Amino acid sequence: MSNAKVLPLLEPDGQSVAPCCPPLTERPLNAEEAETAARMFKALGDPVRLRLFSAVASHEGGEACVCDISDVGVSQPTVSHHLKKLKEAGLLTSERRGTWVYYRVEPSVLAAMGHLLTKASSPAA
Amino acid sequence: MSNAKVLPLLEPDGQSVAPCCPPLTERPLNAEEAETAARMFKALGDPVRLRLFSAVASHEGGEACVCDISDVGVSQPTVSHHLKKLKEAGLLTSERRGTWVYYRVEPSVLAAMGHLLTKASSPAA
DNA sequence: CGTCTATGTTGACGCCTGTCGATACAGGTG
DNA sequence: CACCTGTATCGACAGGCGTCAACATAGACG
Repeated sequence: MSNAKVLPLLEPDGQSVAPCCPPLTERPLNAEEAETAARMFKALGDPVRLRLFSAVASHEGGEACVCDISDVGVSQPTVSHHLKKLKEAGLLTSERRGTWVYYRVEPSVLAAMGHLLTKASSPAA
Repeated sequence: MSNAKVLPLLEPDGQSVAPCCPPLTERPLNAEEAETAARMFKALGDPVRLRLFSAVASHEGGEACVCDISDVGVSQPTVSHHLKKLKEAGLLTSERRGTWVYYRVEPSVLAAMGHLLTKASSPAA
């Protein structure tokens, strides 16, 4: 059930990342941690969403208008649907500027997910 | 964010885990790349699978018997089902030793997925 | 060989999700 | 103001997926 609007996967605290969970290799995740982390992976678990996310993440200026990235082989409503999902998962943010809507990657997300996938030794500090 | 201590990238081991894609932040993935990468993310996009994967990844010796990790709140067939999915996605390998079956993490997977989530790699001198 | 434990497979069921067309909304332009 | 473009929402549909109980298979052990 997706009753949650936007998941607080990470503290919107600028660069300071508040990862939901330790690296997967460090200790077994408990149910709650797994629930949270799985939402992130799930959001990227669709090819269309992954392409949209990658298109935004790699776009110059760190943001992209929908019109710039909507050429992924599905209809416009479907693109909008996926962008909404990515937003609900906390991976993207959107901002309307005039006629167009610009999406950008929530910066801490990449760090958080990357942290999950690191080997147990993390160069903290 | 250099990958100084990262594992050997990907072995030519058939279709387990392809050297699929550049970092998501580097270039927009094409359809084929997204298809491949999404399969990995999707496999970890379920809480039960994520717990199983984490349990294996964090288990001593780098491997775990099913009996050691099957306490995730679902029935035994469901555990087996998810382990199969993880295996099909190339994230785990299994080996039967006597009565028990041991699962271990395909090591290149963590590197490959981590690589996807890195910031655009700077041409380190 | 019979039986027990450990694990995988099958079949069924219901929810979730990706997709589309139609439509609504926002904002620019004339 | 009317109209056009860009984007989001709605409603519907099909297929995928997670789950379980029942059963099948593999190996150990008497």
